[in-house]
Amino acid sequence: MTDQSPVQADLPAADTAGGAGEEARAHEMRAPEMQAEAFQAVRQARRSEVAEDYLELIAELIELMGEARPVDIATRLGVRAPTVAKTLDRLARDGLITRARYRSVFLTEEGRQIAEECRRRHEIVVRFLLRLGLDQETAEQDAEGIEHHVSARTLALFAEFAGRD
Amino acid sequence: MTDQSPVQADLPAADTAGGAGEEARAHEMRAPEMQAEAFQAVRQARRSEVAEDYLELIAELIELMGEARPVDIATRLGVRAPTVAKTLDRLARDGLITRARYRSVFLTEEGRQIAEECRRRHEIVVRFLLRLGLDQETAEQDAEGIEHHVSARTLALFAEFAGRD
DNA sequence: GGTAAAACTTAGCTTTGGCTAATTTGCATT
DNA sequence: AATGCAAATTAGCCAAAGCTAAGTTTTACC
Repeated sequence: MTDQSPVQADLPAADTAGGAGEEARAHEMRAPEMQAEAFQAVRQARRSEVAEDYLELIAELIELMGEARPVDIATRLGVRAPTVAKTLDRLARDGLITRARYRSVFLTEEGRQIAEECRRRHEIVVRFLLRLGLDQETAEQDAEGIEHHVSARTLALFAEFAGRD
Repeated sequence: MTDQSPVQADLPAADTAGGAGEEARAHEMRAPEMQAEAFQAVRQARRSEVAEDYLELIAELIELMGEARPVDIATRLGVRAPTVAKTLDRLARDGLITRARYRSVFLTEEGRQIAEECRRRHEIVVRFLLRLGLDQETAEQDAEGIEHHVSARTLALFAEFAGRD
């Protein structure tokens, strides 16, 4: 691969823009492999974000309302019914939920475990943000986006900071 | 819309699963509109994540290596060259970069501003995580995912906690 | 019990963001 | 100057996640 492929000084932008010491400056960049791994991990996480949102919400609906109906999932996610239908098909295909046509949705054991894990993370992140001084509304809001990108290590620190109770 | 559409007790899952008081329990859920807005905001943020990653990296490459070449972008993002090419086309279409065929990439004024904003956020998040006790490696890693989902309000608290210097 | 509304599904379109394979261009080195 | 290699592009594939419009099924209500 290219790796740290030599970027010489004879390139137009180099002399005009910076003016001095590209090679010396290059030291300040992270190692390309490290950076690539970080981005790959983020993309990995992105791929499960939607599924996690659905599973977490389905669990919540089942627990608090007795069942998870597509119409409620759609309302609470702010998407249209056909979008929900298609996503539920994928979740079923992946063995995370079970469903019968025109009926509400159930979690498989695997789906239940993921949902529980997500809920735990979500709550830690919310409590952490609240403890940091954020208002309830913004905390909930930001947690929804942040929770999918918090490593186990970071989550542990969040939990610790949020308070030992 | 459905809103808080009546979920009656004559549905199969309701009686068997929960057993008691769906309506009372429903109180514990967030308001559907609030929840929907939160998820919509997250989806909104998701749509700019990739663009922000590119712009931030392009700015970094230009500053530290004198220019931003597609091959380096690909290496550091951990994706293939054609993926970069297509994304750069989108960024150019959206007026965030300029480019000539077979040449390296430049930021427009708008792109530059977004990149700068992203970099600022990124650094705050990293410093915050480090201050929290995380190792450099994980901090960089998690920041890459978290930075796109931090509201202005939360960012301010992060900055405060990290300590302004 | 019939009927209308609500819920759900199906069909089909769009964009994004990834990939491989094959081609074209630019540069460096002989 | 020729040639080969690295970089970039193009073409074309795929899946995810959104949408509208139209059709089907269930439920609710009289």
